Amino acid sequence: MNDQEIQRILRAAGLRATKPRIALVSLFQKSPAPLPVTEIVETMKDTIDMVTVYRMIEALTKAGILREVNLHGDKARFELTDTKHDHHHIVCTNCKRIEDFTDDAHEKIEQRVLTHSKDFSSITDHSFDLYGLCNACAR
Amino acid sequence: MNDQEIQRILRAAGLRATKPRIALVSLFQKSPAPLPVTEIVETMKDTIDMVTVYRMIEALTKAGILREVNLHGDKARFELTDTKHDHHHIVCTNCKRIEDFTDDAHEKIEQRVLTHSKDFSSITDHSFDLYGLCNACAR
DNA sequence: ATTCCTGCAAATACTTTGCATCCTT
DNA sequence: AAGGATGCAAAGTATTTGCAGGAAT
Repeated sequence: MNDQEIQRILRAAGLRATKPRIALVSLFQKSPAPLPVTEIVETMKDTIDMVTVYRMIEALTKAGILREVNLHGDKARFELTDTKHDHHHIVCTNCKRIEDFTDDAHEKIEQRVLTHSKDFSSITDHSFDLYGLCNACAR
Repeated sequence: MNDQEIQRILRAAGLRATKPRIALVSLFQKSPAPLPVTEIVETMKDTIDMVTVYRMIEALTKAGILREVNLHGDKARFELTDTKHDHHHIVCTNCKRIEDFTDDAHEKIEQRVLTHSKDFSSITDHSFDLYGLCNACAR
């Protein structure tokens, strides 16, 4: 995805395509794993103010361009919503490496929950993450 | 569960059964939803130091008595591990109410992930949470 | 031109660390 | 008695708010 495309995405979401925002989306595209705010701040601190990073993330998350990922013992992380289709994470509890996996079985679970719940009638998002030891750490 | 039982649980985990810890476990038992640290601190601040709350939560989580729950747009929350068997949460994105649901289909997913992954060979924990609008907020 | 965004300064809130004392075992 | 646990003080991080100036539409 080039800057032109990023601009389109931002504008389509009703947001202005500013330089900091384009840089932020660009950064997310390069990252294989979801990023914590502090890491983004660290990476961009020479060109973009910390406060702006917080506000951009809030705005882009609200707009659906970013997605929050919460992992145990960790600050909130964010990733691009549309990078891969509906993926989840498996995290090594030792070295903290994060990998993706896909599985659509959770949709059936959501159906079932909706059917059984008397208090909820719509599901808009979900999180599904696994924790374990990667092969390197298991040795 | 009474204080006697809580004492047993703490000691079984190799921890001393102190008054603050018993009070903490007691508090969790009374709570229908996972609690954020700040809320615990607020509730106990007249009798227990803030620092102690942080340290207790760390110790009890490490011991497996508590379990971390991370929800979108929220600080880390904690709940008793053994209150209910393997439950998950459904969160109203508007009013933030949290309800539980159970479903063991995720176990099959875990099996499948293990079979397919070349980097992971064990899974020790998982998180699975849904977000939506509760009936009251959907109106 | 208008409205949205950004940067800076500062305030708040959250979390951790060190050490002396207390309490459980 | 010994070692773990707590409380207090203080430091270290993370996050939010207000406002003036700047940039995108």
